[in-house]
Formats: sequence, C-alpha cells, structure tokens
Amino acid sequence: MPAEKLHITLAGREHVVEAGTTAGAALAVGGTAAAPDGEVIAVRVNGTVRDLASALSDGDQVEPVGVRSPDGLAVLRHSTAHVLAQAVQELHPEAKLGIGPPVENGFYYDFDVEDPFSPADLKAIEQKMRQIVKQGQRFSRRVVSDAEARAELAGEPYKLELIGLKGGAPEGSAQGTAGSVSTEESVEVGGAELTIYDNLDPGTGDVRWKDLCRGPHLPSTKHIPAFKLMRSGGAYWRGSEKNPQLQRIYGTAWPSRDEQDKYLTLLAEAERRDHRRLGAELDLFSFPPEIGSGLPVFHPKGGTIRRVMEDYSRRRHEAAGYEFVTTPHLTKSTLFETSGHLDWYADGMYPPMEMEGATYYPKPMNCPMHILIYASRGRSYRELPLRLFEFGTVYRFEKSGVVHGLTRARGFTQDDSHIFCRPDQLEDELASLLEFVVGLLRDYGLTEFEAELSTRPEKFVGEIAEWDRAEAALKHALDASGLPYVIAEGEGAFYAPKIDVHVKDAIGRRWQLSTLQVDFQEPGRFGIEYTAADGTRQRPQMIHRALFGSIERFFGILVEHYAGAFPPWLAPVQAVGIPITDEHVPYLEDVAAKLRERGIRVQVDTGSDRMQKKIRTAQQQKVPYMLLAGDDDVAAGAVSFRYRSGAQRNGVPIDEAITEIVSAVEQRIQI
RNA sequence: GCCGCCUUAGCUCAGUCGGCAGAGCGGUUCACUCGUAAUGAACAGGUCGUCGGUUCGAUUCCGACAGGCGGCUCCA
Repeated sequence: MPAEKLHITLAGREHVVEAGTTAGAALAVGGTAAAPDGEVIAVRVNGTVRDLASALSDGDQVEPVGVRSPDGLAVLRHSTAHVLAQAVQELHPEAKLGIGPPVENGFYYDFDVEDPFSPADLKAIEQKMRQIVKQGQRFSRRVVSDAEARAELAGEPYKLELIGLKGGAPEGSAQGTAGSVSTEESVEVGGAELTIYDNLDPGTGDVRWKDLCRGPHLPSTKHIPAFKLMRSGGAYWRGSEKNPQLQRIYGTAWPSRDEQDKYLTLLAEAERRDHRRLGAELDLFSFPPEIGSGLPVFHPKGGTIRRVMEDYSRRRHEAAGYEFVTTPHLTKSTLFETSGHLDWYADGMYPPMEMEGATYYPKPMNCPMHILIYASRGRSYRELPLRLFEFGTVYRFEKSGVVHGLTRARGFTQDDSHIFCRPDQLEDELASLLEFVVGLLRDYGLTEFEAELSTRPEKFVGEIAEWDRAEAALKHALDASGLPYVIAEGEGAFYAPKIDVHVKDAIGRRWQLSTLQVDFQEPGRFGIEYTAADGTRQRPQMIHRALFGSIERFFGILVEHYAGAFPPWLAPVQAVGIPITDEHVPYLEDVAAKLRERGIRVQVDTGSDRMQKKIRTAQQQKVPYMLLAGDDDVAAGAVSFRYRSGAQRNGVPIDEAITEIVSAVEQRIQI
C-alpha cells in the first residue's frame, strides 16, 4: 500500500512530499532547481542517475544533477545521440540502429545503412536534428517486458541482439581509461529492467520515435542548447573486427553555445599545431613515398632538433649511471624464438629474410639484445644495478590504416633502457628511475604529469608473490614521486606490471609517454644470472624503460606542444641576423661569428628581400631571436633585437646581446 | 587489415560536362638599398600519383595498386 506522504532527503535536507511527486517537482519544492554545475537536468536517487520525471519512493535520497557535471554532460550528450538517431531514421528509414553512447566531448550513434553517410547527408541530418530540438519533443521512459521489447524492436536486429545479451549479463565494463572512447552497452540495457524511451510530440503527445535505452534523458529536446555533427566513419559492431561494420556518426554537444565554440576553437588550435603540418612548414621532416609509409626522414632543421634532444638525453643518462650500448638492426630468428616474441608478435614484425641458410628479422625491440650483453659474461652482484641504454631503432609492421605521422611510424628509435638489478634493489631503483624520467621530461618543457599503475592481469607468467612485490615497489615509487596516479587493475602486460607516465601538453591534451615495466618473462627465458655475495647463482630483476617512448613520437609531441616555436635551446635556428641594407651584412656576419663561437646556431639573411620581408620569414620560421643592424647599430657597436613574441629592444651592445642569447640557451628557458 | 574520402607545379589550391592545364606562395634573374610581419618585373617549373581498361582521343569515365586524410580494430 503506497504511503500518501513520502519522506525524502533533498540535497541533504529532509522533506515531506505528496505521493506521486516526481523527482523534478520535489527538487522545485526543495528550491534546488539550479545547481552549482548548471541547470538541473536529472537527479541522482540513492546514487543512481535518473530522469527528472521519475517517481520517488519513501526514504529516497535525492540530489540534483547539473548539466555541467560529468553525469549531466553524459545525459545531455546521450540525449543528443537519440535526436541524431531519430533524424537518421526519418531521413533513412532503412537504417538499423546500433548503439549511441556519450563519449568525451560528445556522442556517437552507429547505424547499419546501405550507403555510408556523405558530408551532404550529415548536413541534412543535422538540419533535421535542429528541427527536432526546436520542437521540444519530450523524452518519456517506460518499462517493458522482454517480450514487449522484442515485439516493438522486431525491425532492429542489433537491439534484439542486445536484449539477448542482457540475459547473458554483459560484465560491467571497466571504466574507460583517460581519453579512450567507451562503447559500453550499459547505455542500452544496463539496468535490472528493460526500458524504452519514447520521443513524444510536444503538441499531440504522439510517439515520434523510440529506442531501447537505459537512460536517463533530458526532460525534452529543448534542453539541448548547442550541438554539431563532426564526422562519420566505419565502426565494427560491438567493437570486434569479426563483426559487420556499421556507420558511426560523431557529434558534440554542450550546455551553451559559448562552451561549444570554445571546444571548436580548441580543435582548430590542435589542427594548427598538427606536427605533420608544421613538419612540412618548418622543413623538419617528411615521409617520402619512395621510402614507404611510416618511414620518416629528418631534414637538416628537424635533424638538428633531434640531435639536440638526443645529446641532452645522453648527457643526463651518463650522469645517472647508464652505460651506452649499440646493437644491430637485424637478428637471426633464434633470438626472438628464445624471447618468445615470434610466438605472440610475429604479425607485428617485418617479414623474415633468408640468408645463407639462416632466417633474419629486423628487430621490433631491443630488449633481447641488451639481455645478450648482460649475459655475455658472468655477472657479480657488485655490478648491479647494470643500466644499459641505447637509442635503438626498431621496425614494427603497423597495419596500413594505423600509421599516423611521427606518432605511429613503422621505423622509429626508442630511447630504450634495460636495468638489471638484485631483487632488494628493485624498489630504490624504480623510485630513482621515476624521478629521473619526470625530471628529464620537465627539462623538455613539460610540466603536468599523471601516472597509471597497471597490475597483474588474469593471464600472467611468474609467481604471484613476485608480482605482488613488484607492484608494491612500483606503488612506492609512485608515492615517493608525488605524481597523481590511478591504478588500472589487471591492465598489465602478461609478463610485467608497469607504470605509464602521461603528460599534458600546452593545450591540455594527454599523451602517454614513458613506460616502466618489471619483466617476469625474459630473465627466465634467457636464463640470466648473477653471483650473489654467498656464492649462489641468482636471477636478476629486469626493468624495461622507454622515456620518450620513441624519439620520433616525442619529437612530434614537442612540435605540437610548442606549436613549432621551440625554446631557444632546441630551436634549429636560434638567431637570425637581418641587415637593414646590404651594407650591414658584413657587420652582422661578424656578430654571427661571435655567436657561433659560443655555440649558437645563427644565420644571417643575406637574401635580396627587404628587411620587412626577412622579419616576416624569420617570424614564420619561429626563430627565437632576430638581430637587426643598421647604421645606428653599427655606429654604436650594437644590434637591435626583435623577439619571436614581437617585442623589441634596440641598441643592445654586442657583448650583452651574446650573453642574453647564450644564457637563455644554457638555462633552457622558453621565450 | 576494414569502412569512407582524397591525390593537378616544391607548397596551398583552381580547372577541364573527354580535345595534351592555371593562380598565389616558393625558386631563378634583373632592378630597388629600404629600421621591426610580404618592393616590382621577367623567367623557369607539370607524362594532372602509378599501371591497366573503355574511347578516334583520357588529367577528366571505369578498375587495380601506391600514398595521404577521417574513423574502426590493433599498438608486445
């Protein structure tokens, strides 16, 4: 028997409301129609996000959900996905529905259609969506039985499949890692019961469209202030290559036009910084088709930056007790048979070459070769930790569709290190290693870091006790580092728990860079040992560590981080002399010679352009310092600065100018 | 690898409803010698990605391949 009065808690305060009061109405009673994070568009009842229209029970704890909260944004975006699907089915009645979850910054919906969507189709669909939004159709939830759902969705084979899955209880998908796109099916059939959402005509109350969906949704489409369709592309049904490919439409949706514009501006900024574009504009590198997809060449300017990056890294590694090794690009197959890589990674390797009865492979990784260096003679506990370092170029046959500029190439150079240590040294070694990694990344101008600790997966090699000890050591290293981190349970490789270090770039994008892994596989497979103090043979611990990941990828990330305006110490051309007239060329050549003596990369623009044009050229090349000289400067023994920022400083005595540039380079400051 | 789109001068792009192509920037040369983001003129530069098919004729239409772009899957 339902109570006539309900005792509920609204945003932490007790209230009594009439039976049958909806959550939205109750919130109005409680005076919480607006939340700090925007218009209230849903509620959290006893911890679960629900529609404003949902009914309450006695004793419910009710919290408002503002549109700018993570849950609120998901409701907004998922509701927009419904509008998208409705528009698509109105324009393309034959389209079958896949799923349509919210994702970071937006949403998507998958459709099975005869012909893929063209840009013109997207335009028409967006137009139709605007009509639906303007009409203010109401989202209305209803609970249905399994049989009812199957009857109503008889024409939607994918929805039927999802209803079927519900019985089989799709396991609660782990929340996606940062930046990854979630395809959680729970959006459709996550709850204890099956629900269908109807889109109701605001005037007649007729059902205009419906979808199997767990919800929750906005009260009506009127609450979608800003959205835009972004792109379409193929996507496998339920994310599996073995399934048919559907057509996915991506969109973005925001609580206001301003926020959407801000987001679109950010995307434009990311495009402006794209390392592939800047790589060509600044003459840094290219991918000659004659060489092959994913195989870059570095031009003199890119080569200079890369050399400076490597030189600095080498110096720091040397100071940190690393020893430098070099290994070949090819190896007999036996090496990768021993390591086990041929068993599980042959697809990712370049195909074998037969030579004089032996089979050779280009190496996809350096570790087995470093292990052979360790194993080249007996090792004493006294020489551990042994830290081997190499800029090792590897080749991986990335599938043709995944090659992407410098960030996903087929040939690249890892700043690869393998550290062999005694078990009792593991913890200290990991802690100092992490400190070293982050310190070096800071020197390249990155300031924001996050880490992820990936632990033992279900399938693993080695002893559980070993794993526990290694995971504890990794965790201690993280705690000591002070880095914010998350633990990804069960996300480790089968042979190693690991720490991944992510950085945020200048426009807030996250990149995964460094990785530290404690390997439980290779030391055993290669049978490496050391002689302990008591004369017994012991197996060393092995740590894999790539700091940049790959030089090429890190290079690409730095290009985007700096938008091509490298700090003076990395800039390929650090200063350009710009004569006011040809007469001042010899004077600037003298200044340039003095700078060169101090190790500064300087050029004098002796071309026939006007001085204004030379400034423009240097500016476009993002040269940090422009040194101008005319009659006044020559008379005063000075130069006039123009900085990349546009700021100027006239009549700077030559010695002072040199000191300024040299010290900016030495201190690695950004200007 | 899969779905879709794209490939014309070094770069960015226009163009040809099938009759051997054009601009701007860049390059070269000449003139100009100028004080903080484009001086002017002339010239050079293209087997219209490659191979095959259709056609009297293909840069244009069709196919395959290569390379690129956006997604998906993958990334030891």
